[in-house]
Order: sequence, then structure tokens, then C-alpha cells
Amino acid sequence: MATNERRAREKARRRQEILQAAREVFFEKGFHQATVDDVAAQAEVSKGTIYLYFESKESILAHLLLEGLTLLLAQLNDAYAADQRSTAEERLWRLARTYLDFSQAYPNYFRLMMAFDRGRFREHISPELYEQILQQSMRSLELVTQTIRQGIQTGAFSCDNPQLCAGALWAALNGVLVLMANPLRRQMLSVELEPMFEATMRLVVRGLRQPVV
Amino acid sequence: MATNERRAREKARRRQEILQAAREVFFEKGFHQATVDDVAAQAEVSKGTIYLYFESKESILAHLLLEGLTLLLAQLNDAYAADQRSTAEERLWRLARTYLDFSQAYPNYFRLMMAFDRGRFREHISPELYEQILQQSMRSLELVTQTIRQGIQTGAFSCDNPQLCAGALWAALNGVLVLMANPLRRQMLSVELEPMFEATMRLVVRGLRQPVV
DNA sequence: TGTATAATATGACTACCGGTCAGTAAATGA
DNA sequence: TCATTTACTGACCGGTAGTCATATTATACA
Repeated sequence: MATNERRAREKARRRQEILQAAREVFFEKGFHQATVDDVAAQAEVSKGTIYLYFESKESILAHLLLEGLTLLLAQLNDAYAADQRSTAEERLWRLARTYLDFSQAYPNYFRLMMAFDRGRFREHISPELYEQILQQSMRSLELVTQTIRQGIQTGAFSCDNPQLCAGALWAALNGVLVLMANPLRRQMLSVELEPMFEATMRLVVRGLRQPVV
Repeated sequence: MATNERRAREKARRRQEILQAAREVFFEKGFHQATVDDVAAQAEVSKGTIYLYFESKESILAHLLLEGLTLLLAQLNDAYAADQRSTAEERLWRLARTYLDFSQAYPNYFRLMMAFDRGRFREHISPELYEQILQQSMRSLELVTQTIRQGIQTGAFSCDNPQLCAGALWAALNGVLVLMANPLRRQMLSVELEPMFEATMRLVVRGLRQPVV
């Protein structure tokens, strides 16, 4: 029977509908303010149905995060492949700029990503889902690592451990994006996000040009 | 009457006892897992009493954060003043090392600090308390800014905007500490915290030695 | 087509928690 | 001694994540 196939399709669609509803509700009211009943109402199903498709409220959030990571990876991939003749340094800037743009265009997804690393997330979702999220985030980082490897090969960069250098760059940009996300903090520093982002990027790229370790 | 004085002292002590209980309970079970009744039991008072001394569960957490920031500031101040004849670069390394040590010695306080910047904290505590926290964290940053100014004055560093450069350094280190706090992530990167911390520090300090903006 | 079976959906219900407040106890001072 | 202020208590309330017995719908097959 092709019925099974259709069933599976419908099930997947319903799941997407719930995810869509959760996206709207969580991003609108914030995760803690939003209730599962809100999500159910938005998805036009009962609360019980939600729990047929997701194991917990946190798990829904985790799937949204996964969505965001996939979206980010797609954009980074585009940036990476945009111009095959780019130097490593040009590629690095394109990746960074893409990340900055992403954080501004999808602040909710970005907040989720930042929440993940410091969160008690781990205790509320299945280990499989947790690892899946980490894996997906590592795929983005892999593009940075690859670019740094390219720079090493062409002699533009010098770095003993590309993974480490990529991680350091990534972490530094994360730190800037998080720190500067707070309007009051920007005011206290009398600095806006973009100048600090670019300054940090320049600092690190300059450092990459010479032996670091 | 000296009674009033004693009254005030006892009130302050009770408050400290509750804070102490909350520290134990929150740090042991985690903020979300811990209940206000847990804190009350640990402090050997009733739940109602808790709310005579603090306006909300989040507010207790915020005061713990403030405590952590004060402790950090004290340690950074020591590091800053440790050797008056230090060069700016030596000072910067001492400050950074102190921060790294703090994050390892007081991971709970550090997590709180990182949670603050990204959090919905603002919506759960009074604006006064919120600003107090930001102010306190800026005092730490001010030490970095001062050190960079010193470097500029002696010609060791070149940087158009010391606030911006200090912020960039601070943010980068935060990013590294947060990223590397996850054991599974460290495993995936095959890098430990210290090497990445030092590499990042080296990158940024190198960048400071030359014109950045 | 009629009916047994399986798949899917429902919402009342439970357990639990942050926060409140009417009432109690203790300290003070006259 | 007793009136008044101050400090404390814990039963209670509103609200929410998650469950489960029941209802509804779809499917398979005679």
C-alpha cells in the first residue's frame, strides 16, 4: 500500500506545522513566557498532540535550534563557495560577514545558539539530539578550519593547529556578538557592534598572518 | 536607641544567610531545578521570609551574580596592581590569566555572568539591579581599558579606541571560555581550553601592537 | 458495504512551583 | 502589664508541563 507513504508524509507535515507554530510563539513571547498550550493553539491541535510529536517543550526548542544551525550552515556554505578564486583571507572575511549578518537577520536563532553552549540544555533533551546539534554546529566551524588550512597551504597564514585557530576565531566573534547584543552595554562602551566586530576580525586575521603557537 | 542598629545588623545577616543558602542550592541543583522552598529549607526559614528579603527568585540569582562580579573585580584589581612596574602587555596577560583562573575556580559564578548577557534577565529583575550588574562588570573592563591606554602611552600598543579594543579582547576571551566549557566540544575540536585561551590571547595582543582601525 | 483493528487526536487531570497574604509570634517601649 | 511595631509563617492561589483514559478517524479485510 502507498498509504503508509502518505501517512508518513502527513505525519511529517504535522510535525512541521507544530514546529512552525512553536517558532512563532517562542520567538514572539520568549521561550519561558510561552506555554505549550500557546503552541498547541497556534498549531490548531490539542496539547496532547504536541507530545505525540515531541518529547518535551525543550526538545521543540532544540529542534528549532537545529533548524537555525542548518540555515546558518547553508549561508556559510554559499559564502564559502561564492568565489572559487578567493584568497583565504577574503574567504574568512566573507564567512565572518555572513555570520554577522545572520546574527542580525535571525537574532532569535542566534540567541538560541548562544544559549546552547552555556545551557542546562543537555539535561532536558535526549543525548542523540544534543549530539546532533553539536555535530551541526561543528560543520559550520569546519568551513572556517578549511579556509585556514587553505591559507596555510598558500603561505598566507601560519598556524600550528587549524582547528584551534578556527575555534579561536569563531569564539572571538561569538563573544563580540553576545557582548554587543546588549543595547545598554553598547551605550556604556560608546561603541556599536559593527566597528567592534570588524576590529576583532582584523586583530585575529592579523595574528593569523604570523606564527602564533 | 542602639536597638535600631542591631536590628539592621540582624536583618543584613539574615539576608546573607538566605543568599548563602541560595548559593548552595542553586549551584548544587541548578537554578531551574532548585525551588524557592529548597532555599527556604536550606536557610531554615519559611518561604514567606525569603520574599521579605528578595523580590523574586531571579532577583536572588542576580544578587549572587553581583557577588561573583565583585569577587572577580577584586581578583582583577590585585592582578592589575601586582607589580607597578609591569609593561602593559604583562599586565594584560596577568589580567587574562586571572580571568581564566576565575572561570575555572568559580564556574558557577562564571556561568551566571555569561548567562546575564544573553538572558531574559532584564525582564525579571528591577532596572536598578540590572544596571548595577552592568556597572559592576564595566568596572572590570575598565581595568583592561586602562591597561591598553597605558600601552598606547608607552607606544607598545596602537589602538584608536581603547574602549573598543578592551571590549574586543574581553569579548574574545569570553567567547573562548564559553565555547570550551563544553567537554564534548573540546573533544570534537581535540583542543583543550588553555591552549586555545593562550592562542586567542596571543592573536589579539599581537594585533594590538600594530594599528588596528 | 459493514465491521474489526489500528492510528491519531483530545482535554480533563495531576503534580508541582513561584509568589501572596491573613494570621501568629516576638520584640519594643511606655 | 499591655499596646504597637516588626518579623515570620505556611496554607493557599494561579498557572503550567506533562499524562492518560477516552474519543475520533482511517484502514484493512471479509
